[in-house]
Amino acid sequence: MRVGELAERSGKTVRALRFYEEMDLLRPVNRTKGGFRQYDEQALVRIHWIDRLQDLGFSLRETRDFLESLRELPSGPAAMQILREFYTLKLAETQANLARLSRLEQELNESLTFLESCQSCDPVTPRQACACCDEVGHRDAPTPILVAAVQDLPVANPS
Amino acid sequence: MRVGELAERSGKTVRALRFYEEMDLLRPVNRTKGGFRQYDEQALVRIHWIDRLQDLGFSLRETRDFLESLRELPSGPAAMQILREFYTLKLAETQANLARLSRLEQELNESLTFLESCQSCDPVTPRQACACCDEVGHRDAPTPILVAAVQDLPVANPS
DNA sequence: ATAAAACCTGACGTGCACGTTAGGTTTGTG
DNA sequence: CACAAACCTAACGTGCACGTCAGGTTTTAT
Repeated sequence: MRVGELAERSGKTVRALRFYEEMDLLRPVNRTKGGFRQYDEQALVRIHWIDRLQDLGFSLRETRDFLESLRELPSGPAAMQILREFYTLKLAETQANLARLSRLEQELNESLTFLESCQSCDPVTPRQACACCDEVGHRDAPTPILVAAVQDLPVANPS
Repeated sequence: MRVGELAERSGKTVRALRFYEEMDLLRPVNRTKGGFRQYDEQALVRIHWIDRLQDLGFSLRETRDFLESLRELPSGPAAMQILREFYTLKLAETQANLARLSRLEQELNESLTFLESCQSCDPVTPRQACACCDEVGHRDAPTPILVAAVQDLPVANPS
């Protein structure tokens, strides 16, 4: 498999793959006598792994260093132990991120609920009036922050 | 409130706040005659909003443009309608991100389960042998990709 | 044999979100 | 009134993950 096909199958660009190679993250199994890179299926696994680590918030440099440290361990179980510790840590972080996103989802839902009531409001009401809006359904809860920040927007300045 | 205090209370750096101003995202309510920026409490709300939009995957430039488009709408309900559509879209994206993170969490859990069995393996087993490992508990399921990518690591090259 | 498509190696450019440095001014406190 | 701490503008620097261009070579299909 040459770099173009690998690019297509992995969803990366050719440039990205070559960049990974510059970073010591990915090496072709060999080269044609003309110099074309050749990859096997394992490259796809590696790229997927790189993607996952990126999802975990790793920079390519960090991923590379991590790879390097694993490479230096001759013992299989020792390497797997490192991996276990690492993934355990990252699992916790992922769960924290999930919680963060959940809060965000809730903030969005609250804002949308709030904004529901605005649909029954008179369309000619100027934006400034919204800041002290007194609609039914707006009294029981405080204005969600995602809405509040927009309410006090000054009118377009004639700059 | 001057820029230093705002920085501290918002968790941003002074440079970041001035940068937001360069980007037309945040303006001090006025300046002292000496030129010091002065902010009110509303600035904190605005910064929180910027943070949320960043969480939603918005660049500062996009946030700025969005702000601008809202500013140009004189009608309150019309602006709120835009906001509704926007947050609806972003809610979907957030839920997609949640799903993605969930899959990641699962991948991590599967990998950790797999790696459990490695603890009972003989520590002198070389890393290469792991690729064709035949332990109990490694037979029923395919090797998780997060583990597979590491198993085939070549030995450190003597470069 | 030839031509198009795919590939090669540099090397410089880009967008983002600030960091950093330089050199000077303003404010609050003793 | 002196002085440190906080602030100012302007401008260049940084890390990341590639994008893009130039100029040439290799494959592959006809």
